Parts: sequence; C-alpha cells; structure tokens
Amino acid sequence: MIRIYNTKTREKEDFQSAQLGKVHMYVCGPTVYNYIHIGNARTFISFDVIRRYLSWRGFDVTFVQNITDVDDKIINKANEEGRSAAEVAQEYTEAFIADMHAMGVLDPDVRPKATEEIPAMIELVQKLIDAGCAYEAEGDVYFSVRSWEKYGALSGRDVNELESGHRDLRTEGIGDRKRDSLDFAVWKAAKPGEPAWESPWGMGRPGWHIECSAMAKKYLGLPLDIHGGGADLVFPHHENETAQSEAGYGETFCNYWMHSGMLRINSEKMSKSLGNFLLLRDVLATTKPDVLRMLMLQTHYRSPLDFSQDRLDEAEAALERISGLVARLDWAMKNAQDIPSPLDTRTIMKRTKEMRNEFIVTMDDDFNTAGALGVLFAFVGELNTQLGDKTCSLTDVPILRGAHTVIIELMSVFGIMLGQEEEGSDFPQEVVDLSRELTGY
RNA sequence: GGCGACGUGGCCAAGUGGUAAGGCAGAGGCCUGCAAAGCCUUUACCCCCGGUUCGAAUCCGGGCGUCGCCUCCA
Repeated sequence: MIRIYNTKTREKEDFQSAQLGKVHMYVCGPTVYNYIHIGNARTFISFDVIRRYLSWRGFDVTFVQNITDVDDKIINKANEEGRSAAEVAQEYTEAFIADMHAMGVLDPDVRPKATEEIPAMIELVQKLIDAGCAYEAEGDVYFSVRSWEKYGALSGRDVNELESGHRDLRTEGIGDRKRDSLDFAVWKAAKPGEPAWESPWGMGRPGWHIECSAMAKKYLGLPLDIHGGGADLVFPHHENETAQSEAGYGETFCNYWMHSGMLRINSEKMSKSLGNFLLLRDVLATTKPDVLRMLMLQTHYRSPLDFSQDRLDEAEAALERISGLVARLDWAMKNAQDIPSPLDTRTIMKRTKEMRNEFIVTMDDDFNTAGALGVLFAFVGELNTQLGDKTCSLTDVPILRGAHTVIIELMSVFGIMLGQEEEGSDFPQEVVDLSRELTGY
C-alpha cells in the first residue's frame, strides 16, 4: 500500500485512486515568460519520479501538465521587448520542453496550453456566476471568497484573519471593482493591446487560477487523484483553484494534494522575484542531468533542499559509486572463467530480492527516495565486498546479471538510466533464462 | 502580527516509541608496479529545559534557532 502525505489533511494517508488501478495526476506547469530555474526543475523532477514510480508499481497513470501562456508577466515581458505576447510565450514554451527533455523528464500525456482552452474557462466562469459564487464588474469577473464556506481549508487559513493581513488597496485600479478585498479575478477585462478573447463579459482573458481548474477537469475529469506543485502554490493558487472547481463543477476537485519543498540557495528560497536563481540550462551546461537528479533524490521531496556546487559534487561522487558497481559487474561477467565459483551466490540472490523489496517498502512510504537510495547503497557495499578483485565463474554470471538488472531497473524508476551506453551488454538467451529462473529478474 | 514546517556525526541525510541507515569528506590499514577503484577500521550527549512512558531522536508542553506562506512565485 502506497502512503502519501496529503496537504489537505496534513497527514500521510493510504493511497486509494478513484478508479481502481488508474491514477489521474495534474501538476501545475510553468508560466512561460522566462527560462525555468533549478527550483522550478526540482518540482518537475520530483513529480517525474513520483509518476515513474506509480507506473512502475502497476498503475495506469495519466499525467497532465499545463502551459500558462497568457499572463501579466508574459505581457509585461513582451512590452519590454517590443514583441507580441504570443511570440514570448512560444519561445519559452519551446525552451521549457527542451529543458525537460534535457533533464530526462518524461513528457506528460497531455500538455494543454491556456490559450487553446479558453472556451472551457469561459464555461467555468459562467457556472460560477450562475452558482452565485462570482460576479461581473466592468468586464472583470471576480470569485466571491466569502460565498464559498470551504475557502481556506486546503491551506489552513481563516478567512477573517486573511483579510487584515493583506489588505492591499494599491492594486492598480482593480481593488476598487472588487466587492471584497479577498476576492480574486477569474476573468480580466482586456486593456488595449493585450491578448483577448470574446466572452459574455466583453473582450478579456482568463485569471491565473481558472486555467488549471478548467484544463484539469477537461483532460482528467474529477476528482483528480493527485494534484502536485511547489509548496509556494498552496496559497493562493491551489486554494483558489479548488474553490473555483468545486463551486463551479459541484464535484470534489482533488483527493491528494502533494507539494514539493523549496530549493534554497544560501538558506534562502530560490525565486525569480528574489533574483537569486540559477537557470536549469546554465547548470546543465556544466553538470550532467543525472547528477542534478541524484542531488534531488538525496533529499525527501517535501523537505527544503539547499543547492550548492559542493552538494552537486557530492551527488556526482555518490552516483559514481552506483555506476561504478554496474561497470564492475559488467566487467566481471565479461571476464568470467570456467572455474569454481569464488562467490557466495546464494547470499547474492537472496540479498538482491530483499533489497528490491526494501526499496519498494521505502518508496511506498510517501516516495522516500533518500531512504530508498540508502537501501541501494547498502547493497552496493555488499556486492563490492563480495566481488573484491576475484575472477568470477561462468556459473556466477546469471546471478550477477540478476543483481545488475535490478540495480538498473531501480535507478530507472528514479529516471537515471545506467548501463545504456554499454555495448554488448546483451547476454546469450540461455544466460538470461537461467538468471530469471534463479533470481526472478 | 496570523498560519505552517524544520533543527540527527565535519557536511548532507533516512529513521516518528525499544538505545541511531546511507552518501560525501577526514584519519589509519589492506590490496595494487604507480594511480584510480574497491575492501576493513574509525568519529553522535539525535538544539535546550521540563513532562508522559518500563523505555523517546521519535509523543506532549515551554524555550531558542532556521525557513516558508500570508503579494507574483515551482
């Protein structure tokens, strides 16, 4: 049984998908006004691993990630650079996808763009108005926070305390159209020159939060099994998203909310607004993607992770310990002789199976990648001790192949592909068959 | 000010009731023609103070410290 820490309940829960054997998961994608930084990448890598693991455990996973390609920031960037918002969005969408590929992150099953899903958003806005949870004001449409009694449940906030905290009346002419300072825009009237679509409320564009609500519903149906994103999205984005969706569609929006911890640099959150960020593509210019991934895996996905070159170097050394063993096993198998076995093959077989099971038990507990790596490393040490500088016997080959296969299999669940570049790592069929018979792998 | 998370060896980090995985770095040794890799040995008052318990890093209370959210943010 897989257990998942659910932000909604603030505890680990047994994971039960809405449809047996299927997982519908949605992870908020980027707003494409710049290259992504390694903090953004952490979230996408974390959920890539979660997705891979769920698939590997036998779930039929449908994974959807949006591209927010219409937004204030994109418009601002376009104005600064004297080109269209569509051009800016196009450029950074392509860059994002290229970055994800470079990082070995699997493509989502569907990657909808906000600008191509406007009708679904208009439909949801209309539903909210009809339900009495949203109102139109001079071409804007606002969600009425106080009309939705569950507002604040996800992020653990009390509406009455929110109000005093952030009453911000400087919000450039928008604040005065709201009936309540807590209300947020689900539809924004277009200003001259901005991208805009026809709607029942005039020309305009969707608010940020409404995009995800509409796209998640359209491509996955409700309820979602898993909705992911960075921890900084819990409030207000996810709170708003769930409020809109449930108020508009009248269904539970999501069963398990998952949030990844922030990446920090010098103990401070890495963010575009603080300006202390490193672009993923710049880091990848000098660092192998597997090394960066290894660094991410060494810390639990919910914990903050301090990034530094030293930590990257450590991760590289750690990864080499595993890839070194894989290479060593290859060598031992290729150079096996027709001699009596110098190894305790019974123990290797037994430990291979045990290690694989421990890996699963550890990962089932809220995707504990750091713990699971510990399981793998312990096994690496045992095998290294066994192998020494012995010459192996031909009869050892099937057992070594079993261990080799399992290590590569488990690392691939993490998205790290070892031994792929090896030529001639194919074994004669009889060795493969015997290996399966003896070790099960 | 409100809400929340975290504080484990030199660095990183798993572990949520039965006396501390693992990685990196360091020291000593083995092996090796040298080197690399590998192996063996070695380093913990689990932030502090109380409490609950036969027993707590692990639960409860208080303190100190760090961080996040409350505004765009992965």
